[in-house]
Amino acid sequence: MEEQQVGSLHFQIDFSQPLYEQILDQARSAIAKGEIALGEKMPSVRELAQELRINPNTVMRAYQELERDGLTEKRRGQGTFVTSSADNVASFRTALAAKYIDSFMEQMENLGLSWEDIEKYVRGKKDSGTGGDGL
Amino acid sequence: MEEQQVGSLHFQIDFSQPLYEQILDQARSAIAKGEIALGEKMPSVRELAQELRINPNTVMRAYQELERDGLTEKRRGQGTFVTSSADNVASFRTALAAKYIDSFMEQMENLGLSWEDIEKYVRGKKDSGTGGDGL
DNA sequence: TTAAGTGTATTATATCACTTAATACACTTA
DNA sequence: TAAGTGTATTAAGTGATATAATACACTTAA
Repeated sequence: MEEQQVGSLHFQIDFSQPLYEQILDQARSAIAKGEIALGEKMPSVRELAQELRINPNTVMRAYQELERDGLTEKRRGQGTFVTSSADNVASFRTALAAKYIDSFMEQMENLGLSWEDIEKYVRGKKDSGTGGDGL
Repeated sequence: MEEQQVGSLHFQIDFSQPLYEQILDQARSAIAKGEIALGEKMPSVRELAQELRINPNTVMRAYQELERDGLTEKRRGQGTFVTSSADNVASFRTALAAKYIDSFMEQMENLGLSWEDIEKYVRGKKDSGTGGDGL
């Protein structure tokens, strides 16, 4: 329910998931969608922690994963910056998407649903209320 | 890595997720796909615990959720049985699938991927190696 | 040089989810 | 009566998560 704008970044934090995961996911999303530009400075660890009213260590954990993802670069004494490599962002996006899709397809398989079933449901939602049977 | 057949049920247990969740997911899947028939007796709490070499309390937790799902019925002194209501199974399946799909679509949205992007990727995997660019 | 702002590391503590263990009780069936 | 059911309780241990307090190395600007 907590809604916060910090610099170019927007966060919605709740208690449904670990805090560092929510920060990670939402920062990833902002970078992948270009809501924060290539090369742009991220909020500092301390600043983000203060704004979100959480511990700096928790922010650090998310930031370190962002760097492992190749989405940010850190410059000691200066701060954390979004990577200036569009390739990094693109390849991260495709890799994570592939992972999500594969995992999702396995879930559907476990429920005995085919790709056609899924398509039908999604199209039903897009044309909201035009008579999609919904699975 | 642990692979176990217990009655009509098949389990693969590892340590990537809580044990009770894995039992729950795999039992749900077996019921949804009809691998265990309507009305059929499930392994007893103690038996399943012994076969999987885990604590009965952990099995209990999964079994209680199965009952809340409407997928099983318990008869004191007799055991746990798959529901005999095909409607229960069907409605559970659609409800859970809808939940998974909505959650998945949100993930894709967060990565800035459209439904067409997803379709392209999935079709590429189905025609394995016929030149799908993959996102 | 100094001060303020960076990322980073360490140690300690607390809480919670998950799991195990041991035991006991109520019920059903043979 | 005995064995097999689901169920409940209490206790304990482990690991992930999060906080707190400090300290250090580096960069930049005053």
